Amino acid sequence: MTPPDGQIEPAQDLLASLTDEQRLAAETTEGPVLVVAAAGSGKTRVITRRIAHLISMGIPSWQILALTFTNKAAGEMRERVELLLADAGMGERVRRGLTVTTFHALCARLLRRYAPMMEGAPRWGIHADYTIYDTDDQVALMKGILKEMNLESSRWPPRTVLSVISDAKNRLEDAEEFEKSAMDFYSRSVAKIFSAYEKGLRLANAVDFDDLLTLTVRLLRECEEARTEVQQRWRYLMIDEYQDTNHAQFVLATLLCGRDEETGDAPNIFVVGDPDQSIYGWRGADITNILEFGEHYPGAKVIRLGQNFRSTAPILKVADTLIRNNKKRIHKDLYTSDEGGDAPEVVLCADEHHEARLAVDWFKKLHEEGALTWKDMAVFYRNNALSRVMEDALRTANVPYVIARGTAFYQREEVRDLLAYLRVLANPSDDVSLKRIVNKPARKIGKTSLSRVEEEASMQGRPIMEALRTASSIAGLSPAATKAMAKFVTLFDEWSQGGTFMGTSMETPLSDLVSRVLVQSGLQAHYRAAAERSEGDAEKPANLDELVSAAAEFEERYDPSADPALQPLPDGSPPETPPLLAMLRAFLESVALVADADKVDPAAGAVTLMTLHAAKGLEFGAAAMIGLEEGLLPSARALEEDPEGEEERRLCFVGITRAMRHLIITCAKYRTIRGLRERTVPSRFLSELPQDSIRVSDQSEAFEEFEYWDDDEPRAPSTGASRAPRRAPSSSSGAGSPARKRELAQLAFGVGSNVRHAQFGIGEVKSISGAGVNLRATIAFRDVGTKTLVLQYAKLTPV
DNA sequence: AAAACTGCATCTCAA
DNA sequence: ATGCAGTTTT
Repeated sequence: MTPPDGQIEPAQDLLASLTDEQRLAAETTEGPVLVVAAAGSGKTRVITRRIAHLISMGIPSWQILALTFTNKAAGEMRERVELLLADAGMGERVRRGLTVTTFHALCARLLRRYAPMMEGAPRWGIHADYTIYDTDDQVALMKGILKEMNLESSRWPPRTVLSVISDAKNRLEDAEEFEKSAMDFYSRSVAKIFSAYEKGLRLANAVDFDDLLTLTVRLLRECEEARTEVQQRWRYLMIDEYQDTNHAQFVLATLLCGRDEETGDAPNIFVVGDPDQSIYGWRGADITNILEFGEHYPGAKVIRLGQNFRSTAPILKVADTLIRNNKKRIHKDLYTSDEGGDAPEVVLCADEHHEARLAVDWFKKLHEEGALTWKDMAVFYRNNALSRVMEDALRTANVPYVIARGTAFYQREEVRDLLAYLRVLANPSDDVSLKRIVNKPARKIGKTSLSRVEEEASMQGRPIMEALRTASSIAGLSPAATKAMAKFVTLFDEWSQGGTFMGTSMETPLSDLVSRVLVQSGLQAHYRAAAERSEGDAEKPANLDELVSAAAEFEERYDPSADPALQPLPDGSPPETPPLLAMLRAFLESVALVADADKVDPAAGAVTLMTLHAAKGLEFGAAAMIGLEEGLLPSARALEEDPEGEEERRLCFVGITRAMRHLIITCAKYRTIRGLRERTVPSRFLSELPQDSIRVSDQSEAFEEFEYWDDDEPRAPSTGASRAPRRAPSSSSGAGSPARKRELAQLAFGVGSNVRHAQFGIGEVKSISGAGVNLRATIAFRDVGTKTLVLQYAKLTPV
C-alpha cells in the first residue's frame, strides 16, 4: 500500500474505488458544487475521498473546512480521512490543521476567538468565558423573566415563547426587528419578552444554541477583520446534510466561503444532501436552501448520486414507493444492483408489549442465524417515550442494548449540579447556574435572603454573584445570611485562586479541579447521604465520580495549541486566558454540545434503540420500526403544522432506508398512552407501501389468545391489566366518594401490607393518599426504592 | 428546611 | 404514568 519512498501517491488511487458519479463529485474541486445524494449512495465516502484528494493534490489541509451536524459524524469523517491519507502514505504532518467539526462547535470556537473584538458592542457583545445555555437553562431563565414581568407561565408557556423566539433567531431576526414586525397583541407581548430574554442572556454572559449561529453571523458580517481572516484561511468549504441547514446556517455558509453578495459568485463551496431526508423543519431547517442552491450560487455544478449501496432491492422499493407520495418533491431514481433479499415485514400487534416482544424475538432469530451480531440491529421510534417497553422486553430477554441518548447523562440532577458549580467558576455572571447551586447543599442561604440579593442585583443591573460579594452592605439581610454568603463566595475564590486560575502554570489538572469542587462544595457528601437514605439515589455519587472521569478523559484529548482562547489575539498580543480556565471552558463547551446521536457506539456489542431523528446518517443490518400509528407516526403535533405530513413521511423514509438487509415495521392495535389503554389507527404510511413487496400479517389475535398471560404470575382481576380496552373505572356505582375509595383501597392494600408489582418487585405499602382517579399508594420497594403509584393503573397483587 | 402531598398538565423531534 | 409547582406536614 504505502509507496516505498513515502511519497504522495497519485490521486487516482485514492479515488479508484469510487463509481463514476462518485468520482466526478470528488474530483470537482473548484466552484460551487451541489451533490444530491440519495440515501445510501455513499455520500460520506465522497466527502472523505474528496478531502483526501484535495490534500493529495497539495492543498494545505488547514485550508479545508468540513461541517456536519453531529460530533459523531465529524469524528468519523476525520477518522476516515486520516485512514485514507495513511494508506496513501501521507503522514500526520500533512493533515494537521484540517478542520472537521459541527456547525455549533465551529461557532463556539469563533466566538471565543473573536469575543474580545465584540466586547465593545453593547447589545450583542459577549466575553470569551460565556456559557452555552441548553434548553433547560433557557426555560429556567425564561421562567424568571416571566415572573419578573408578572406574566403567568400558564398563559405564557416558557417553551412556547422560546420556540417563537427561536424561530425568529433562525431567521436572523433580533428582538428589535421582531418588535417592528409584531402587529397583534400576542407577538407584541412576545417581542417584549424576547427583548427581556436577550437582556437576561447578555447579563449572564450566556448564549443559547441559536445565538451560537446568529452571533457568529453577526460577527462575520460586522467585523471585517474576523471575516477576512476566516475567508483567507478556509478555501474549501464542505457541508454535509445540507438539506437540514436553517437560514442562519445558510448565511453562515455564504460568509465562510466568501460568496459575493452582488453576483452570488463563490469560490469553493461543496454541499451534500438529500431533500427527501429533510426532517428538521421544526428546528428551522429550510429545504429551499438545497432546492435553490443553483440560484444562490450561479454556475453551480449539480451531481446526482442515485445508486444505492446499502439496502436490498425490496427495502429500496418500499422506501421509494412511500416517498413518491410526497407532492413537494423532486423525484430521484433509486436503484441498486443488489437484487436479492427478503420482503420487509409489516406486523399488526395486539399492544406495545406484544410489539416489543415480537421485535425481540425477531432479533433473536436473526442472531441465532449467525449472519448478524447485536450491534447490527436497531429499533427506531418516533418519540422517546416509546423506548421504555422495548427496553423492558430486551432486558427480560437478556439481549444487550444501548439507548442513543447522549445527553441523558448530562441531564441528571446531580451531574447538572456539579456542572453548575463549574459553570459559575468559569463564568461568575451565570445567574441560572448560580441560583441552582447557591443553596445546594443547604448552606443557610434561603429563599428570602436570596431574593433580597437578587432584587439588589437586578436594581444595579449586575449579576447575582457580584451582589453576593457585597452582601454585607445590602440592607435587610441577617448577619447569619451575610456570613453564609461570604463563605459561599470564598469557595469560588479559592477554586479560581482569586480569578487567576494559577496564572500560566498548569500544575492543577482539570480533573483535580473538578474533584475539588465536588468535595469542597459539599455535593459529594450531600449525595452520599442521599444514597444512604433512598434507593433511588443510589447511583448518584457514582455519576458524580463519572463526571470527574469525563474531565480526566477530556484532559487527555485536549490540545491547548488548538484552543482559540490560547492563540495570540488577532492584533498579535498574547492571550490573557490562563490555561486551566481555557481548559475548563473547553470542557464545559464540549459537554454542552454533545448530541444524542453521538452516543451511538458501533463498538458496543448491543442492539441500539433510538429515535428516527437520531437514526439519520446511520445504517444497520436489521432494523425494527415500531409504532406506525396515526398520531405517533405521523405525529399528531406535526400534522397540525403540515396536514400533508410530508416531513413525517420523510422521517419514515429515513427509517426504512437505514436498513440494509432486514426490516420489520410494527403497529399495535392498542397502546397505553398517558396511562390509558387506547385503540389505535394504523399509520397512513402503511397503506402507502407497495403491498406486493411486503409481507403483512395480523398477529394481534394470536397474541391475545396464547401469549399475553404467560410472562408472570396471574394478577388480581380487579387491578391487573385488562385484556380488553379499558377506560377509567366508571364512577356510576354511586359509591365513589373519596373517603369510600380510600377505604376500599386500604382494604385491598392496607398500609403496612406487602404487595408485588410486576416490574418493581415486592414492597411495603407506606401510605395511601389522593382521591378518585388520583388515589395513590406510596410503596417502599425492596429493590428499587420508594415510589408512588396510581392505584387505578398500577399492577399490584397482595402478597 | 426538607419531605410529603396534591392538583394539574402532559409526550415530539434536539444542537 | 410521570413530573411539576405550590402547599402542607414533620
